[in-house]
Amino acid sequence: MQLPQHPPASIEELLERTRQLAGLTLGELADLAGFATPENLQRHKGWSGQLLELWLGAEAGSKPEQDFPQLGVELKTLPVNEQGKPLETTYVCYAPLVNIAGMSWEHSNVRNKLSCVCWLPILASRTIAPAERRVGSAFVWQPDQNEEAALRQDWEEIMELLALGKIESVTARHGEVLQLRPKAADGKALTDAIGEQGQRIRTRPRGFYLKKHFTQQILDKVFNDV
DNA sequence: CGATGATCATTA
DNA sequence: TAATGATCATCG
Repeated sequence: MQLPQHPPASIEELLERTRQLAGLTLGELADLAGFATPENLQRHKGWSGQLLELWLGAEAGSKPEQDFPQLGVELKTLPVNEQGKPLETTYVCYAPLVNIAGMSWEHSNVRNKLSCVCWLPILASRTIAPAERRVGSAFVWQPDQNEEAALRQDWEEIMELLALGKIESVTARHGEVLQLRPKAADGKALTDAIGEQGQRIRTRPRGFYLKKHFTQQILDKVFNDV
């Protein structure tokens, strides 16, 4: 098996690639790709995601776009435990904190990123070394009406608070399925935001994340026919 | 700095 | 023990 030389031309080709990876360990995939496998992920937090991007032919980089622009598909690896439950929240995208007055859900980066996602579960309990973590069965998901409505409601509520200058009072507890949390290299990273009096303030950058129970419901629907 | 890939680790 | 808030690596 070898690394793809080009992005998949269709969703079917993408899924075919994921089927060939299912059941293999990350260590095996790293060896085949000439990738070094870290002992732990403390200093390699993005390692598994980047390894799978490589194997599926996604473009590397930090562009605020989907991983497979020509397919309109976003790739998300999802760490799960032995019961198939998500171990972590899922990062969606950076949150805009200024110039957000005229933004709409329809044109939001969150909606764009989540309009079509290829979920790739990884059996990744912390007791399992990175090399032994195993790739599961991928599937392509698009939010149904209820899911989109829930995402939209959370997004609109959070964005309104940001627009009203209440960013410092928004915590990860806001939102049923989508939450806003810090997203930065460290506590010293600062960006512009709107303050209580409408003035410009400096604050820690934020990102949107999917709560675990939301991704768990997505998994339940496809694997347990719930 | 902003954005990607995320997981870590302290605390509630 | 789970979740929140913090952090790590890399790229342009």
